[in-house]
Amino acid sequence: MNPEFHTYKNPSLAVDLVVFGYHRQSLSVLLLNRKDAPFIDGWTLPGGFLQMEETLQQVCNRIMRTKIGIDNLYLEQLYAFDAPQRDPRGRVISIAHYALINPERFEIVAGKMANDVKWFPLNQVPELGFDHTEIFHQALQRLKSKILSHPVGFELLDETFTMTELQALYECILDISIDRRNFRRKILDSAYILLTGSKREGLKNRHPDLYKFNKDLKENRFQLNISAQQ
Amino acid sequence: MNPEFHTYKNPSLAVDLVVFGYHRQSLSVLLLNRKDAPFIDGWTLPGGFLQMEETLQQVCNRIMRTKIGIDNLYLEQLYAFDAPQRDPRGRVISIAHYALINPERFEIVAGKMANDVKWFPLNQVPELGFDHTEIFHQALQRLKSKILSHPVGFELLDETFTMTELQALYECILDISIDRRNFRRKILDSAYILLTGSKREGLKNRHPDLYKFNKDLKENRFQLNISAQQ
DNA sequence: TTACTTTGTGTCATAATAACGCAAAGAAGA
DNA sequence: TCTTCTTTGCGTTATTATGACACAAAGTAA
Repeated sequence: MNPEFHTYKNPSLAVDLVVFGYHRQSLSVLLLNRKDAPFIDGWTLPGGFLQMEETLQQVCNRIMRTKIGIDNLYLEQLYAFDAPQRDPRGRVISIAHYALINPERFEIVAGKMANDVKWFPLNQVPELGFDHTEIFHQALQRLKSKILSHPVGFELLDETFTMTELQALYECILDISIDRRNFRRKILDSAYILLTGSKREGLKNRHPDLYKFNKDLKENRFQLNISAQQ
Repeated sequence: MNPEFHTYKNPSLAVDLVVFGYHRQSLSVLLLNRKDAPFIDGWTLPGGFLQMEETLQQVCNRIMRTKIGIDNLYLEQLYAFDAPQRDPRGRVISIAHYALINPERFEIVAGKMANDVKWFPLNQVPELGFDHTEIFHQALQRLKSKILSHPVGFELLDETFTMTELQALYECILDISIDRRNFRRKILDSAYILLTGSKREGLKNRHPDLYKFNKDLKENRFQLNISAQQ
């Protein structure tokens, strides 16, 4: 067996979570107010250490459950942050993830480690402890580019939703305004391809299920290919 | 101080490297033949454990230097692989990276941990140890999507290169064929925007520096927006 | 010189996108 | 109910991006 393996002393491994919530036409992030040092009373992203037998997904879910009281959400790995001084307590590598939820479906509660848990609208996010400001910005960036090619936004809406609601979400995340009619065409074209397998010929041509935008459609994730107009 | 921090026992942290090299119009990956268990005599990606005071970049460079004898390359973080059983020796999380080099510029040598180091053309890559086959495929996928929007390919070419050489590289990485004249237009349009800040009007309109494709142009990374034709 | 390959430049047809018109359906107030 | 205002659905048109392809000039090899 490889001797390198046993003598090895390694940095700690943690995850941090950027939880996005969409509520009343505005996008927010979930932040914790810390009870302990470092950054006592400062705002940070929820996070925690990886236990021996956990997967990254499992840690993320554990943190959400114990610290915030929600579970089972859309989750994507973002990036590993490794700056040597990022945590004043010692060397910690953090593998950041971002998550999307609909705040109305959950009652958030401050876990025992936090004074407070709060949703902050994106333009009112304070300076964060550790390197969490950078993590937050990168997560937002990733979400923006992701939503342009994949329909991740559905996690943030209700079970069923209208075209207008979907558009509002896109405009909010991308921070642009989109022509209502062009957006509609994009979605219908994409959904048509998903549902029938072929391209939509002529605008009137549509699939009976197309206007429901219900659970079925949400579970079949389709390529949106919305392009950012400016 | 947070008691959670001190009592914490964590998985090991490693990096694995997918090193792409482009040589004689064909793309290859660098693989090691293992001297030690597990997977004795099997092929794997080069990798290593993260030391206490290293950044991820530094580990990657150390591995390249000691195991293969090359250094200082284009490096990008790919993904953290966390399957509990991915390493038979114990729990190891690996943060995979991929790198691009021009093999002609380096003499690769097997370090003391390996029987052999070899370039494998992409279509001749054997089954790899650990979960490295999956890592390799994901790295290739990422490289493909990256090259469509960013000019990463320059790292794989010589100091100066022709439009034809650049196109060959793109065709090779993306595994498609591209019309020579359309490719040229794309590159010239993008480069024009980079050099002048405005859009090219009319095909003849070009910038005096445009034909050099030299160091200057390489350092100013520009958006290519090549789209994959079938 | 000739034949052949490579490179530079352009055109044209098609597809994707942005911008916008208009009418029907619903909501709100008198 | 009638009017006004807003929302929603469906379309057209102009512009831009893309894919396919023609041709000539420059270079290379005999």
